[in-house]
Amino acid sequence: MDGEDRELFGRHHFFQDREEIDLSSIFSQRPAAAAGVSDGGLRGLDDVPRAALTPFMSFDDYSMSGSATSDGMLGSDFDMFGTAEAAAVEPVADSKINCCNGHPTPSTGGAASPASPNSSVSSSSAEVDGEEEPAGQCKKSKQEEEIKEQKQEAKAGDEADSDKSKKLSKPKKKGEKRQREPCFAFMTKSEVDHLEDGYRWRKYGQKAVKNSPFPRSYYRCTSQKCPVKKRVERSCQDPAMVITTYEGKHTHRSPTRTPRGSTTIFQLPAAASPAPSTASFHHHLLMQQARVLGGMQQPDANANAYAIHLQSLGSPAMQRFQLLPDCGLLQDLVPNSLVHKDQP
DNA sequence: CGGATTTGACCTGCGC
DNA sequence: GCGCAGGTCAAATCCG
Repeated sequence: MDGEDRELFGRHHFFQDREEIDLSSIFSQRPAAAAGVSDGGLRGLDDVPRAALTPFMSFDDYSMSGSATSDGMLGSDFDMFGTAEAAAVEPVADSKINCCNGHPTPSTGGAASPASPNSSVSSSSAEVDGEEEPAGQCKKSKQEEEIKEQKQEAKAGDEADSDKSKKLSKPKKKGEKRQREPCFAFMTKSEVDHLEDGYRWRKYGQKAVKNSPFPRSYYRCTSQKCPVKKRVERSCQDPAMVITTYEGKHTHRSPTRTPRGSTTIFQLPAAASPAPSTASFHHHLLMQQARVLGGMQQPDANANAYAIHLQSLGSPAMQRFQLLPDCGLLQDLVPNSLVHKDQP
């Protein structure tokens, strides 16, 4: 792999001077590089193994699993800007995140290249439709979400209760497993824990994580009635890596502006229908990706061409991937060759 | 002053 | 049943 490859695969220096990083682009980099963009040209994107594109599939799965608002979710949650040096994003199976003992293992694919965590890019969605979800955490999340809904219902239906009883009551029926919303986790190389993604988040908790020196932070979307939450923690194996787990779907279409004037990084076109298509989202997302690949200021020819090509991938072709079973594991999504691309 | 963050307490689920 | 760990709540505090 040559130097350019490294850059495109998100070497630290590749992003460090950028103020804004598009997470969507980062997600896309692995397949992009696999497609040969990284070595200076659009080397046969069509030859990209389908598996290499499955990170997109993950997005699709995620978005398609949601309601009409899913585009909004993706459009921003996976559009990451920031102060962050999002040099690398490793979406990982949520259930595999557990630091130190569950750091994305080679078997989970995303971290199939542990030798180069800083530059590897991987992604996976974990459990989208509730079928055969990979493991505990997502299922757990769903269950908790269900509980929460039940709590809210109970609260709405019994306002006479004291606040204490509201909080402490057990709405869950015995033996009834609470469920969580679909969740999506990824790893990002970043100096800041909380990556700007266009939505407004309120931190509602922080917990020390067992076997990890780094705490885990809990954020909720500040939009009213929006159930989306995210957890942010650092990998104890590689403190430079931030593990972000999104849970739930935004119930509002447009990302809100961040309180301190940061830019809305992804905004669906005003003309978008109430339920903009996933393909539309992909188009936007991929264009942003291409922008990053080609340089934010001056997209070069490669990036432009790449964008065009990605567009082609991003609509009907991409839709096909949604139909693929969500294995949720990176090794199934990204060939090892990709994982190792950025290694010297 | 309003919104965001911090932080300790509390709850839940799970394994033993 | 108990203890542990993860997740959530909400009062206190901070900050623009």
